[in-house]
Amino acid sequence: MSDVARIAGVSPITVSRALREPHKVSDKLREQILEVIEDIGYVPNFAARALASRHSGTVAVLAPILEMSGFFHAAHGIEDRFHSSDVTTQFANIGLDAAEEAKLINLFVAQNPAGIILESVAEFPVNKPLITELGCPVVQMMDTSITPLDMGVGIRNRAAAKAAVEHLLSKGYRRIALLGGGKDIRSRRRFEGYQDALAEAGLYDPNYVFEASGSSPLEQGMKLVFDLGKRLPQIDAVFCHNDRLALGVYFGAQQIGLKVPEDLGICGYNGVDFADVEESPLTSVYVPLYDMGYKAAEMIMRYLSEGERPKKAVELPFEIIEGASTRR
Amino acid sequence: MSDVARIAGVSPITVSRALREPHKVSDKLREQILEVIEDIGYVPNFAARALASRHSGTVAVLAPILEMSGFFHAAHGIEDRFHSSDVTTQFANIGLDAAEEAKLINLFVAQNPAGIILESVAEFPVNKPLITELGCPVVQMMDTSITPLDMGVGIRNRAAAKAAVEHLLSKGYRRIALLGGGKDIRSRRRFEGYQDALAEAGLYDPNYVFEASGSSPLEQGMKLVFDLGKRLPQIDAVFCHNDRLALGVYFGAQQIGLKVPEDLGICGYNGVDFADVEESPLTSVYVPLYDMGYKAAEMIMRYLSEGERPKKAVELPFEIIEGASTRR
DNA sequence: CTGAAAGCGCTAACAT
DNA sequence: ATGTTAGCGCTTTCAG
Repeated sequence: MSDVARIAGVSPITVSRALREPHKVSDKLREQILEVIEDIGYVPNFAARALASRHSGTVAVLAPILEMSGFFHAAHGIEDRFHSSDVTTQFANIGLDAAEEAKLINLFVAQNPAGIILESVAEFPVNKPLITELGCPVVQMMDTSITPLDMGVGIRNRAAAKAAVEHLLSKGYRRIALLGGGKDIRSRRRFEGYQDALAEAGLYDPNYVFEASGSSPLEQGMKLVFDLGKRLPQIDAVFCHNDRLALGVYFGAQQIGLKVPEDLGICGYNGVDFADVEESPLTSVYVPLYDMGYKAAEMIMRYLSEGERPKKAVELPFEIIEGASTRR
Repeated sequence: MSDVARIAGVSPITVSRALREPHKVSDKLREQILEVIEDIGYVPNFAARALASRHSGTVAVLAPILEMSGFFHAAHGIEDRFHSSDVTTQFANIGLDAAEEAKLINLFVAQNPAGIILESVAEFPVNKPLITELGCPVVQMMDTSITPLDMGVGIRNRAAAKAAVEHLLSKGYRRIALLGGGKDIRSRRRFEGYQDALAEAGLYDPNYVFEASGSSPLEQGMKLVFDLGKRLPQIDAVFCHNDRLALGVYFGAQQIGLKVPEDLGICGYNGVDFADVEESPLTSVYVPLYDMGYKAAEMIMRYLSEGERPKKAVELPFEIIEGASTRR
């Protein structure tokens, strides 16, 4: 930076300002400086900037990135909102371990992020004190049934799951299995919604509840159908916790010659891949993940620029999208 | 850090060492210091550390993360290798735009990363000078037909695609369409492989080559089948550039009542999701993405610890996994 | 609108 | 094995 300053014939601080607060530098000087920067290929050192300014200008996104969940769509929303603003995003993967999560949050907090977007699996984060003591805005992408530590955006998974199962019921399915996963809050809410719908119809039976575990979701879905060979006559639909499980169920059914949707109805969850396909092959609960990400980023920006902080979690709508897998 | 030092009754540099080079501090002192750190919840400031040490200790992973490609598997490999080492990884999304890619690389390079792992789409990176001038190790995950800027790991997409099409030929399919995507090197190599196999069999026909574009891969795959309604009798198999396209083709076929694999054979690419499923529903070219990531990370570590730098790109094996979609 | 001085929190290099 | 000194590259604060 001092090189730039010397060549442009100004002081370093003016270069600094030309970069961060252009309006505080005269047009002439600014252009001159920018030209030199371009010429010599100067790039600011973020570490020095962060150290001097006491904030990193980075929004940390902590999410189960590597889980192949619908997170990508949320990530796209986040990136789109931040694009061409001056905050950068940094993604970090959190697993399913609350302790690891706390550690990671701790790490990021120490770097003075401009904000944190957290798609936490942990229901009662170990990190609550950490975050509440924190100055920066924190947005949780979550189930709106819980109270966010700071700000939150999400859907009501319980209601969504209930609606999905009610859709199956409306199609005449009666013995509806649940293929669930995870013990996190969202999974539990989905289970509750499933239970709600079936209990109301007087059809709830705990024997129909299956926990997916291990290996790939696709394989789990397939295995469920195989293992259920004997029981299958009694089961006529499966509500899956995500679309990949549903896909597995679909292929499993194909393989043992079970007709979808006639013999077996299948409903997935998230639905983002098929959402804009005209004739979706798979019925699914469409969750506005992109919007959730966009909104989360929006909330960070709002707080940063205007100090506004909605006190309640923002609830986004969900939608049941009927596809070929239940259209009978 | 000076607080910690004061309370522990040592100098700051000793605290610094206790953290980074434990063996250089006596056991007694180290324990004492660690205890104080725990007590007061001290967390090091990475910006200061990076500034003082002139390196960030972070490996930047630049890849089309948001493209829903097989990148996750590679990311897992990377994380697994770096896990419990002292380097942290930072993921950044690069799009399909070479100029943007150059900008991003520029940005990261300025932060003195410990290394860079690059899954570049650009064939002749704008950033070549940038990287070659760079001190840190750079690993490209790539097609091994091109020469890496520094180090490289990948597969031969041309050979893999050829093998896949030969598999289709061996199954008696004769009018094999290509559903491709992208103009990047890997896509082009796959096209060449497709061409190789069919040309050898005297069956190559450019009319069978289709470019997927826009919207979601699943939808593109489905649309291909619909649009081909008239031509379909002439086409008896589709080789797809990735598994999602293949899935779309599969569902499209289902919807118009075309039998897979009898009437239409389908082969995908990447195959990671189905690879460990006993009875895979989809024939696919299995690409060892996890291993590629792991190996890339390994190469970075090796260079960092021992200065070793293989001069040639490391080639990993691929495998054609036969699934139900071509088993006839 | 521009600049001078001071210092962000840590580590490299050089002592001891 | 531990400490001292200097300074990483930038931004804050205060002056003009």
